[in-house]
Amino acid sequence: MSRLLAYDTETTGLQLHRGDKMFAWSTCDEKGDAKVYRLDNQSFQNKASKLDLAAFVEDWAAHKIIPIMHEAKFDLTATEKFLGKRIAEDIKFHDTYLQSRILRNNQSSHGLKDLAYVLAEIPKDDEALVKQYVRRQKSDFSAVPEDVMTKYQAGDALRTILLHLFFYPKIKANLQWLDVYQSELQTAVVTMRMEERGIMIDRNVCRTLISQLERQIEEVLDEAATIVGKPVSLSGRELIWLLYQRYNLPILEKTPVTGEPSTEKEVLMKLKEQVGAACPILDLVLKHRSWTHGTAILQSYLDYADEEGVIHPDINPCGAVTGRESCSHPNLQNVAKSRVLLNPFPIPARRVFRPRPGFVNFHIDFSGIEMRLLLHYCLIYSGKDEILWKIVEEDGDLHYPACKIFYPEFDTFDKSTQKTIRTAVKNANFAGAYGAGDTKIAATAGLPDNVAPQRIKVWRDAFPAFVGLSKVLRRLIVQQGFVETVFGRRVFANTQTPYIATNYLVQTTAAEVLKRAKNSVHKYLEAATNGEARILMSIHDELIIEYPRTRLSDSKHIIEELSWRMIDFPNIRIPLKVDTKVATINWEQSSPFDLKKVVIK
DNA sequence: GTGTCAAGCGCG
DNA sequence: AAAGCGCGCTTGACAC
Repeated sequence: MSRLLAYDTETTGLQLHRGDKMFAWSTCDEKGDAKVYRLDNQSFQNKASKLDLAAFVEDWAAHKIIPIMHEAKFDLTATEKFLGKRIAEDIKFHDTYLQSRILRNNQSSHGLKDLAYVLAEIPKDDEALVKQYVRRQKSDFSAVPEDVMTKYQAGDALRTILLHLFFYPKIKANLQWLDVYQSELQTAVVTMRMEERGIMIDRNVCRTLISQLERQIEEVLDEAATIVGKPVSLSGRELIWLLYQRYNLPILEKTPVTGEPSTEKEVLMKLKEQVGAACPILDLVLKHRSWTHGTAILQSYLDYADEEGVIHPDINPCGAVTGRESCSHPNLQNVAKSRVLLNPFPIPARRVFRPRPGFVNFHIDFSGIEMRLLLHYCLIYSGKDEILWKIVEEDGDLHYPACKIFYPEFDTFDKSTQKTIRTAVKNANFAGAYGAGDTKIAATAGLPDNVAPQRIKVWRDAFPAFVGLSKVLRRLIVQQGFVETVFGRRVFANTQTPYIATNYLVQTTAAEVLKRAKNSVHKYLEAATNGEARILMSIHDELIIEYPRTRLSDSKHIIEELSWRMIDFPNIRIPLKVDTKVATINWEQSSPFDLKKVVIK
């Protein structure tokens, strides 16, 4: 019989891949009996050694003890780093953070102390006390006196076991929720391995790019000074003055909170259209903004990289309300692309990321997954728009019919216009499905006022199920407070904003699909390549996989097997599809990877 | 100096 | 009546 025991680590900070270390741990059993151990200070009463910890962890592997953690990925990483060996794969464990995320996705906080306060009225004052010491000593938790720290540690372990006793029975009561929970636990372990491996940048490329941009920023500022007649910062308050007083441009939009005239990119682009060459300062502002932002981000990549140029990000496998993953330190889910529609001065930041020596990177993404999931849920809730399903069968473009409706002359446009229009219409399609009103749809699709109402009506009539889904889901939110994914996961939304339902449902389902795909791919790669090919990153609908060049002759087979596993979801009543690209030089230059003919230089 | 908020922007 | 959504990071402004 295994014993449940809350387990909480104390560390010098949160950046475990950049030097922070575990210095203590605490436990608490179901009776509330808490114990604390200090690794760093052997003069303390509750001292413990690395051997003690190792022996304790042996009991996990032997399944004598099942540790319960709040954000297990963190505690397990800290413990593994301290012991210098992997343990997560060998143990059973629980995670009260994930339990909370699953049971109430829209809870305002899933922090340990907040939950214990909300659910059990356990006061949070111990945190403030410890923080006082930390602040006074300008140091980390290891500087807090033993007695204070002991109380604090014991408190967290107690909170953790209480949360487990409260949450877990609710999860266990529903087989689908249990399955969702187990999937999340597995994802946490897979994610640990991704963070550990990290992703490599080419620091020389990065530095060169930064200095290039810095030179260009100088030039822009010089040019602006000449035009304006004095040095200007091209940002902040001075920018508002420059645009709306010095140049007296019309105020097209105001910021929502403070009501200042907006200087957003989209507004500047509109102003460009209106005044054109008469105001050369607009382009300078856009360049300046993009490039200063770009250099800052690129510099942060350099700062995060280790001695070998590898970045180990912090990935939260369930960081968003919708169950999506989030990524920080740095955020590798928003690395700028060099070619983006509607961005005149992009930063080619993806050039900086490279495959490790001896590897290529495969990028496998779900194609059109949001659209496909929308159609799946239409089938469940609002019916079947035959036109759209036919396109799915023929593997065509689901946004094409809307292009023809919003722009009847669509077919006669040239290629590049078609591309621009399609992007706009695609966004309008999503906006519409996700509950946007006619005004917003017209603006997104770029329709002039005189034709918009009529064409939007035609669009609504053409896809009754697609357009009608939002209404059904809204009603569900109002009636019961939640909607449910194909996996049985409940997605709660505020009844004041029921229109969020469609977006939440689709985004949550896509997140679950990706995480399950990730688990399955990880397992497969372990077995099929002995862990030589590995997942490096996941970005909402995409997996980045590094693959050893020595195994390239097998790659076609392996990627094909992977692809099948990624789309294997019998409960989803529409076929899913993945596209594969391969990058040999950097993230920017990836080319289609055709499973029929494989040639990699 | 440190922390917080708003604006803005990158990705999906 | 009207309503797309989710993140993290940087800058600039302001308060403590």
